[in-house]
Amino acid sequence: MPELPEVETTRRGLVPVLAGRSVARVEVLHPRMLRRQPDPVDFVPRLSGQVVGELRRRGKFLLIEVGEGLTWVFHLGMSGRMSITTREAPRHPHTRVVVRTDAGREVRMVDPRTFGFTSVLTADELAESSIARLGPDALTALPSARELASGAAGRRVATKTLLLDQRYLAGLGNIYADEVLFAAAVAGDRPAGSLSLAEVGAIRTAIGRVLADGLEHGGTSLDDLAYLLPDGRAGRHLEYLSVYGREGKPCRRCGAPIVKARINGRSSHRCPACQA
DNA sequence: AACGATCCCTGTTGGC
DNA sequence: TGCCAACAGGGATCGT
Repeated sequence: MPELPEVETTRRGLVPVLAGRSVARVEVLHPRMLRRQPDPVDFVPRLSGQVVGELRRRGKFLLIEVGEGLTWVFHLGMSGRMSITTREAPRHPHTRVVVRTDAGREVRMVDPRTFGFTSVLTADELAESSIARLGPDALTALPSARELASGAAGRRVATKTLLLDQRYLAGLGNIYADEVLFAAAVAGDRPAGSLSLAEVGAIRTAIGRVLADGLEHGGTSLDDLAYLLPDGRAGRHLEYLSVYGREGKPCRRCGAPIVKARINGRSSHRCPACQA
Protein backbone atom coordinates (compact mmCIF):
# COMPACT_ATOMS: atom_id res chain seq x y z
CA MET A 1 0.00 0.00 0.00
CA PRO A 2 1.26 3.45 -0.76
CA GLU A 3 3.01 5.00 2.20
CA LEU A 4 5.52 7.83 2.31
CA PRO A 5 8.22 6.22 0.11
CA GLU A 6 5.65 5.20 -2.49
CA VAL A 7 4.00 8.62 -2.55
CA GLU A 8 7.36 10.37 -2.78
CA THR A 9 8.40 8.06 -5.63
CA THR A 10 5.10 8.88 -7.33
CA ARG A 11 5.68 12.61 -6.81
CA ARG A 12 9.11 12.44 -8.38
CA GLY A 13 7.73 10.55 -11.35
CA LEU A 14 4.98 13.09 -11.92
CA VAL A 15 7.17 16.21 -11.75
CA PRO A 16 8.58 16.03 -15.30
CA VAL A 17 5.14 15.30 -16.77
CA LEU A 18 3.08 17.88 -14.88
CA ALA A 19 5.25 20.76 -13.66
CA GLY A 20 4.80 23.81 -15.89
CA ARG A 21 2.23 22.11 -18.11
CA SER A 22 -1.38 23.08 -18.33
CA VAL A 23 -4.36 20.79 -17.89
CA ALA A 24 -6.01 20.09 -21.21
CA ARG A 25 -8.68 17.62 -20.18
CA VAL A 26 -10.07 16.09 -17.00
CA GLU A 27 -12.20 12.95 -16.79
CA VAL A 28 -13.75 11.52 -13.66
CA LEU A 29 -14.70 7.90 -14.22
CA HIS A 30 -15.65 7.12 -10.62
CA PRO A 31 -17.39 9.84 -8.59
CA ARG A 32 -16.44 8.23 -5.29
CA MET A 33 -12.92 9.58 -5.87
CA LEU A 34 -14.32 13.08 -5.31
CA ARG A 35 -15.93 12.42 -1.92
CA ARG A 36 -13.44 14.79 -0.21
CA GLN A 37 -14.32 17.61 -2.57
CA PRO A 38 -16.59 20.00 -0.61
CA ASP A 39 -18.78 20.32 -3.70
CA PRO A 40 -17.90 17.64 -6.27
CA VAL A 41 -19.16 19.70 -9.22
CA ASP A 42 -16.23 22.06 -8.59
CA PHE A 43 -13.54 19.49 -9.39
CA VAL A 44 -13.41 19.49 -13.18
CA PRO A 45 -13.89 23.24 -13.74
CA ARG A 46 -11.34 24.12 -11.07
CA LEU A 47 -8.71 21.91 -12.69
CA SER A 48 -9.40 22.41 -16.38
CA GLY A 49 -7.05 24.78 -18.18
CA GLN A 50 -4.93 25.48 -15.11
CA VAL A 51 -1.17 25.75 -15.16
CA VAL A 52 0.52 23.28 -12.84
CA GLY A 53 3.04 24.68 -10.37
CA GLU A 54 5.01 22.97 -7.66
CA LEU A 55 4.37 19.32 -6.70
CA ARG A 56 4.67 18.85 -2.96
CA ARG A 57 4.02 16.02 -0.55
CA ARG A 58 2.97 15.97 3.08
CA GLY A 59 2.93 12.54 4.64
CA LYS A 60 0.95 10.39 2.20
CA PHE A 61 -0.75 13.35 0.55
CA LEU A 62 0.31 14.67 -2.82
CA LEU A 63 -0.29 18.44 -3.03
CA ILE A 64 -0.04 20.03 -6.45
CA GLU A 65 -0.25 23.79 -6.92
CA VAL A 66 -2.57 24.71 -9.78
CA GLY A 67 -3.63 28.09 -11.10
CA GLU A 68 -3.79 30.93 -8.60
CA GLY A 69 -4.07 29.64 -5.08
CA LEU A 70 -5.65 26.26 -5.72
CA THR A 71 -4.24 22.92 -4.53
CA TRP A 72 -4.89 19.68 -6.33
CA VAL A 73 -4.88 17.01 -3.65
CA PHE A 74 -4.30 13.29 -4.10
CA HIS A 75 -4.36 10.45 -1.64
CA LEU A 76 -3.71 6.97 -3.01
CA GLY A 77 -5.50 5.15 -0.20
CA MET A 78 -4.48 1.53 -0.04
CA SER A 79 -4.65 0.42 -3.65
CA GLY A 80 -4.15 3.60 -5.66
CA ARG A 81 -1.37 4.37 -8.09
CA MET A 82 -0.57 6.85 -10.78
CA SER A 83 0.07 5.82 -14.35
CA ILE A 84 1.77 8.06 -16.90
CA THR A 85 0.82 7.13 -20.44
CA THR A 86 -0.23 8.47 -23.80
CA ARG A 87 -3.89 8.89 -24.67
CA GLU A 88 -3.71 5.92 -27.03
CA ALA A 89 -2.64 3.44 -24.36
CA PRO A 90 -5.43 1.06 -23.29
CA ARG A 91 -7.00 1.94 -19.99
CA HIS A 92 -6.67 -0.28 -17.00
CA PRO A 93 -10.20 -1.32 -15.95
CA HIS A 94 -9.79 0.38 -12.56
CA THR A 95 -8.87 3.76 -13.98
CA ARG A 96 -10.75 6.35 -11.88
CA VAL A 97 -9.51 9.80 -12.90
CA VAL A 98 -7.68 10.85 -16.07
CA VAL A 99 -5.87 14.15 -16.57
CA ARG A 100 -4.37 15.03 -19.95
CA THR A 101 -1.75 17.74 -20.29
CA ASP A 102 -1.21 20.17 -23.15
CA ALA A 103 1.75 18.00 -24.13
CA GLY A 104 -0.60 15.09 -24.78
CA ARG A 105 0.52 12.93 -21.88
CA GLU A 106 -2.04 11.35 -19.61
CA VAL A 107 -1.82 10.93 -15.86
CA ARG A 108 -4.25 8.26 -14.75
CA MET A 109 -5.24 7.41 -11.21
CA VAL A 110 -5.87 3.69 -11.00
CA ASP A 111 -7.44 2.42 -7.79
CA PRO A 112 -9.28 -0.91 -7.59
CA ARG A 113 -10.59 -0.49 -4.04
CA THR A 114 -11.36 3.22 -4.31
CA PHE A 115 -9.98 4.12 -0.89
CA GLY A 116 -8.03 6.88 -2.60
CA PHE A 117 -9.46 10.31 -3.30
CA THR A 118 -8.68 13.56 -5.04
CA SER A 119 -9.90 17.14 -4.84
CA VAL A 120 -9.05 20.68 -5.84
CA LEU A 121 -9.20 22.97 -2.82
CA THR A 122 -9.04 26.69 -2.20
CA ALA A 123 -6.62 27.92 0.44
CA ASP A 124 -9.48 28.23 2.91
CA GLU A 125 -10.74 24.72 2.20
CA LEU A 126 -7.23 23.36 2.55
CA ALA A 127 -6.80 25.11 5.89
CA GLU A 128 -10.00 23.50 7.17
CA SER A 129 -9.23 20.01 5.86
CA SER A 130 -7.52 17.20 7.71
CA ILE A 131 -4.40 17.98 5.68
CA ALA A 132 -3.89 21.06 7.82
CA ARG A 133 -3.88 18.84 10.90
CA LEU A 134 -1.18 16.49 9.69
CA GLY A 135 1.87 16.14 11.89
CA PRO A 136 5.39 16.84 10.69
CA ASP A 137 6.50 14.95 7.62
CA ALA A 138 8.42 11.83 8.61
CA LEU A 139 10.98 12.27 5.85
CA THR A 140 11.56 16.01 5.52
CA ALA A 141 10.67 17.29 8.99
CA LEU A 142 11.42 14.42 11.37
CA PRO A 143 11.21 15.83 14.93
CA SER A 144 13.96 15.33 17.48
CA ALA A 145 13.79 12.40 19.88
CA ARG A 146 12.87 14.80 22.66
CA GLU A 147 10.01 16.25 20.63
CA LEU A 148 8.73 12.80 19.69
CA ALA A 149 8.97 11.70 23.33
CA SER A 150 6.97 14.69 24.54
CA GLY A 151 4.22 13.77 22.08
CA ALA A 152 4.18 10.22 23.43
CA ALA A 153 4.34 11.14 27.11
CA GLY A 154 1.34 10.00 29.08
CA ARG A 155 -0.17 8.19 26.12
CA ARG A 156 -1.43 4.69 26.83
CA VAL A 157 -2.10 3.88 23.20
CA ALA A 158 0.12 1.25 21.57
CA THR A 159 3.34 2.67 20.17
CA LYS A 160 2.50 1.35 16.72
CA THR A 161 -0.92 2.97 16.80
CA LEU A 162 0.71 6.31 17.63
CA LEU A 163 3.18 5.88 14.76
CA LEU A 164 0.21 5.36 12.44
CA ASP A 165 -1.52 8.51 13.73
CA GLN A 166 -0.93 11.03 10.94
CA ARG A 167 -1.44 13.92 13.36
CA TYR A 168 1.51 12.73 15.40
CA LEU A 169 3.79 12.01 12.46
CA ALA A 170 2.80 12.05 8.79
CA GLY A 171 3.85 9.32 6.41
CA LEU A 172 4.07 5.93 8.11
CA GLY A 173 1.60 3.18 7.20
CA ASN A 174 1.27 -0.39 8.31
CA ILE A 175 4.27 -1.79 6.47
CA TYR A 176 6.85 0.80 7.42
CA ALA A 177 5.56 1.11 11.00
CA ASP A 178 6.28 -2.60 11.52
CA GLU A 179 9.69 -2.21 9.88
CA VAL A 180 10.56 0.81 12.01
CA LEU A 181 9.63 -0.98 15.23
CA PHE A 182 11.77 -3.98 14.26
CA ALA A 183 14.73 -1.77 13.39
CA ALA A 184 14.32 0.02 16.72
CA ALA A 185 13.93 -3.29 18.63
CA VAL A 186 10.70 -2.06 20.24
CA ALA A 187 7.49 -4.12 20.48
CA GLY A 188 4.63 -2.24 18.82
CA ASP A 189 2.11 -3.03 21.57
CA ARG A 190 4.14 -1.20 24.20
CA PRO A 191 2.19 1.77 25.55
CA ALA A 192 3.66 4.85 23.90
CA GLY A 193 4.09 6.57 27.25
CA SER A 194 6.20 3.71 28.60
CA LEU A 195 9.06 4.25 26.16
CA SER A 196 12.38 5.53 27.44
CA LEU A 197 14.01 8.46 25.71
CA ALA A 198 16.61 6.03 24.36
CA GLU A 199 13.88 3.87 22.84
CA VAL A 200 12.21 6.89 21.25
CA GLY A 201 15.63 7.85 19.91
CA ALA A 202 16.03 4.38 18.42
CA ILE A 203 12.61 4.70 16.79
CA ARG A 204 13.56 8.10 15.39
CA THR A 205 16.77 6.74 13.90
CA ALA A 206 14.89 3.76 12.48
CA ILE A 207 12.28 6.00 10.82
CA GLY A 208 15.00 7.84 8.95
CA ARG A 209 16.75 4.72 7.79
CA VAL A 210 13.66 2.65 6.92
CA LEU A 211 12.07 5.43 4.88
CA ALA A 212 15.32 6.25 3.10
CA ASP A 213 15.80 2.58 2.20
CA GLY A 214 12.24 2.25 0.95
CA LEU A 215 12.62 5.38 -1.13
CA GLU A 216 15.92 4.23 -2.57
CA HIS A 217 14.19 1.07 -3.82
CA GLY A 218 11.28 2.96 -5.33
CA GLY A 219 8.89 1.77 -2.63
CA THR A 220 7.28 -1.57 -1.86
CA SER A 221 5.20 -3.39 -4.46
CA LEU A 222 3.41 -6.29 -2.81
CA ASP A 223 2.61 -9.45 -4.73
CA ASP A 224 -0.82 -8.14 -5.66
CA LEU A 225 0.93 -5.30 -7.53
CA ALA A 226 -1.45 -2.71 -6.18
CA TYR A 227 1.32 -0.15 -6.10
CA LEU A 228 3.51 0.52 -9.11
CA LEU A 229 5.74 3.41 -10.09
CA PRO A 230 4.17 5.95 -12.49
CA ASP A 231 6.13 4.36 -15.35
CA GLY A 232 4.60 0.95 -14.55
CA ARG A 233 7.62 -0.65 -12.95
CA ALA A 234 7.36 -2.34 -9.54
CA GLY A 235 9.06 -0.95 -6.46
CA ARG A 236 11.94 -3.16 -5.35
CA HIS A 237 11.70 -2.83 -1.58
CA LEU A 238 9.63 -5.97 -0.90
CA GLU A 239 12.64 -8.26 -0.70
CA TYR A 240 14.29 -5.95 1.82
CA LEU A 241 11.44 -6.07 4.34
CA SER A 242 12.46 -7.51 7.70
CA VAL A 243 9.12 -8.42 9.26
CA TYR A 244 6.07 -7.28 7.26
CA GLY A 245 4.57 -10.24 5.42
CA ARG A 246 7.20 -12.60 6.83
CA GLU A 247 5.09 -14.50 9.38
CA GLY A 248 6.79 -17.78 10.29
CA LYS A 249 9.95 -16.93 8.41
CA PRO A 250 13.23 -16.59 10.32
CA CYS A 251 14.18 -13.20 11.74
CA ARG A 252 17.00 -11.80 9.65
CA ARG A 253 18.85 -10.89 12.85
CA CYS A 254 18.37 -13.85 15.21
CA GLY A 255 16.54 -16.55 13.26
CA ALA A 256 13.48 -16.75 15.50
CA PRO A 257 10.18 -17.09 13.60
CA ILE A 258 8.43 -13.82 12.88
CA VAL A 259 5.07 -13.56 14.65
CA LYS A 260 1.90 -11.95 13.31
CA ALA A 261 -0.65 -10.51 15.69
CA ARG A 262 -3.19 -7.71 15.74
CA ILE A 263 -2.63 -4.33 17.32
CA ASN A 264 -5.84 -2.31 17.41
CA GLY A 265 -7.17 -4.14 14.40
CA ARG A 266 -4.02 -3.85 12.26
CA SER A 267 -2.03 -6.88 11.27
CA SER A 268 1.35 -6.51 12.91
CA HIS A 269 4.57 -8.41 12.46
CA ARG A 270 7.50 -8.63 14.86
CA CYS A 271 10.37 -10.75 16.05
CA PRO A 272 9.45 -11.97 19.52
CA ALA A 273 13.11 -12.29 20.47
CA CYS A 274 14.53 -9.03 19.14
CA GLN A 275 11.67 -6.69 20.06
CA ALA A 276 10.83 -6.07 23.71
C1' DA B 1 -9.45 14.14 25.71
C1' DA B 2 -8.19 9.70 24.63
C1' DC B 3 -9.07 5.56 22.66
C1' DG B 4 -11.33 1.76 20.31
C1' DA B 5 -14.79 0.15 17.01
C1' DT B 6 -17.00 0.59 12.65
C1' DC B 7 -17.49 1.68 7.94
C1' DC B 8 -16.23 2.26 3.19
C1' DC B 9 -14.49 -0.98 -1.16
C1' DT B 10 -13.04 -5.07 -4.16
C1' DG B 11 -9.40 -8.47 -5.54
C1' DT B 12 -7.37 -12.29 -3.43
C1' DT B 13 -7.06 -16.15 -0.44
C1' DG B 14 -8.28 -20.06 2.32
C1' DG B 15 -11.43 -23.31 4.20
C1' DC B 16 -15.01 -26.58 3.54
C1' DT C 1 -13.74 -28.12 -8.16
C1' DG C 2 -16.57 -24.44 -6.69
C1' DC C 3 -18.42 -21.38 -3.57
C1' DC C 4 -18.29 -18.01 -0.03
C1' DA C 5 -16.52 -15.93 4.15
C1' DA C 6 -12.55 -13.77 5.67
C1' DC C 7 -8.99 -10.67 4.82
C1' DA C 8 -6.29 -6.59 3.38
C1' DG C 9 -6.21 -1.39 5.28
C1' DG C 10 -6.14 4.80 5.48
C1' DG C 11 -8.90 7.85 7.12
C1' DA C 12 -13.44 9.69 8.78
C1' DT C 13 -16.72 9.24 12.17
C1' DC C 14 -19.04 7.73 16.09
C1' DG C 15 -19.53 5.78 20.75
C1' DT C 16 -17.59 5.12 25.33
